[in-house]
Amino acid sequence: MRIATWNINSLKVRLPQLLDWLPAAQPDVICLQELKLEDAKFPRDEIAAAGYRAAFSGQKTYNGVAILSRSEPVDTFAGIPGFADEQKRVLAATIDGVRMVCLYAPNGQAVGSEKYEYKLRWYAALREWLADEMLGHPDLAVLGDLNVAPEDRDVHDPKAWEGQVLVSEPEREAFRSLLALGFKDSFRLFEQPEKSFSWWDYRMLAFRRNAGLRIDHILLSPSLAARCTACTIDKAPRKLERPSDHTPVIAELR
DNA sequence: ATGGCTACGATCCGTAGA
Repeated sequence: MRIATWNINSLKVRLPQLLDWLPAAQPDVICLQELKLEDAKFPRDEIAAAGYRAAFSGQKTYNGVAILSRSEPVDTFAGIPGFADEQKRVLAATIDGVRMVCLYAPNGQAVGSEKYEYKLRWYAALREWLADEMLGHPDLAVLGDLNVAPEDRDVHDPKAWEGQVLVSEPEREAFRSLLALGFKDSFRLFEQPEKSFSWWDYRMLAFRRNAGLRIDHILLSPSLAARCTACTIDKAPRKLERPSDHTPVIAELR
């Protein structure tokens, strides 16, 4: 089973790239973030024609998440139970017996800002929910734009980024609190190239300079981690004309 | 140098992303 995550930064703009990527990458499941469109505008026909079912939770302009899958997604649920939130950032579905949680974590804007506090509250609620979810679903995968670079090696210039949003210690602690539930960062289960990133700023020729961060992740419960044979970042879509600033992350489960 | 791109919805600039 091949599972993937990709923040596509507007499904409307990136739909042609997605439709090219699906047959090339052949994922069984792909979690998408930043759809930036309401559910009525979700391109259900194009996705179906590509051979994928879809569950989605969209909103106009901002946020929005979807799970595309070869098999029918069941028991879909949007949001974090008990955490009232207008922002569509969370979607869960079970596919072929594996519970998938698609996440678009808040950006946090700046350390100490209101949005930063919201991000930490969101993570606290997420942790509580995932702890519960893991009890009922031993085969649990969390995929998405988590908006945290967990370690210095996930940052192109750790000195420049020290203490900044996406990298700050409270955010990293929030990320580690998920690992403390038993999740593995699938990317780090394997030998990886130095300076592997999943996001590059549109500005400053950041991609060409590989000035990026690794903030898109696939976390696997212990039973799934034991089945994982590879995790890779697919940089190809970032090289296209008019790319998303994020690029897909893919994990293989036997 | 705190900028620099990009998407969006409202204009011809502001908000947000990361």
